[in-house]
Amino acid sequence: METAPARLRRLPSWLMSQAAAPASRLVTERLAAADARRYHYSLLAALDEFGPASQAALGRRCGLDRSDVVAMVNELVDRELIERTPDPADRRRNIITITPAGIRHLRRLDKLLAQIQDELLAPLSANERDQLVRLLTQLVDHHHPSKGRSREPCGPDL
Amino acid sequence: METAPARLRRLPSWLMSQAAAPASRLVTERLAAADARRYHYSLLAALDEFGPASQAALGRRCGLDRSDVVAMVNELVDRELIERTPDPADRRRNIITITPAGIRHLRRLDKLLAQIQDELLAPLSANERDQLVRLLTQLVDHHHPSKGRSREPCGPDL
DNA sequence: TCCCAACGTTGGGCAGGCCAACGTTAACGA
DNA sequence: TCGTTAACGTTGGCCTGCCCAACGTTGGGA
Repeated sequence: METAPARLRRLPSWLMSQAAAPASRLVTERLAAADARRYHYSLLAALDEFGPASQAALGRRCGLDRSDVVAMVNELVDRELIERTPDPADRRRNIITITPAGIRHLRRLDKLLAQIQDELLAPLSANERDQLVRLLTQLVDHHHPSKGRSREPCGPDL
Repeated sequence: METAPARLRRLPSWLMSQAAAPASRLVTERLAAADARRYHYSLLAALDEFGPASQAALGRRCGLDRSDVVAMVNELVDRELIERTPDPADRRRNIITITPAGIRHLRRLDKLLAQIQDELLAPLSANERDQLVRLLTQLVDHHHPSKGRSREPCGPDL
């Protein structure tokens, strides 16, 4: 059997990468099988939860660059899952709106992702899964907010 | 405040990516400041723990492709942290050996990485850190071994 | 003996993440 | 009122990590 060095196996940062990698691969390929990409779900979820938003706002929420938002929005517009319309109140912005088909697609992806989580967390009990989510949430909340330094106090969301 | 969609925040696979990303970035940049890369540590650790090995064996242990091992070994040879010598017993292979300088470098990186873990896990108590390591180890052990399908029964290690 | 497998190496592709630039448009201060 | 600053969407590009295909070399088993 080919075991990784014990030094690595004890290293939280290594464990996180090692655990995240297969998860990421599985999610990506299952979504691909459903003609979707990882960020499609993020964007649709953001639109469903917070309502129509500008591309920049979407990028901030989902943690991706403006330039990458453009590509994702293009793909979703092609699939008619969202609509992009210029904002009459602020002609710099586009207003992105989720379509009924987009909502249906989102629901489908919800179920798909739930299945995937079950596969990924197979070796863990229900309690352990909750613990894991709790611990990871603490880490994410601790690291994400500042990122570099404090942002604008409360940016105009749309 | 710009919060991510709750759907994502509940999703273990998303949390793992989100937690792994800052960890990965921090490790990478701190190692870069010490003139090292992520896999330098992996390879040096493997050599220190298991002794001299072929490049293929190193790749299997550390989970990287043969072709990428070549580049990493080149870098480490340039830094005189390892030595690459042809295996007289099997002329297809190279025997990679860690040098005294390599061992010293490894010890330095050990300390550096310990600091980094402390930063990354700052919001967690000692107990919580142990729990996290335990849970992640379960996940990694469950997913890594098979990967695609069972490999050779017990490959020649060197 | 012949065929298959493993080795090291080269080359390249693909996706994710990030940054720089540009023209447009709003908002704010002098 | 005008001029500066900043946000917006968009294009283009770079770099890294990860993976695969091919090749010539070498060893082991049928």
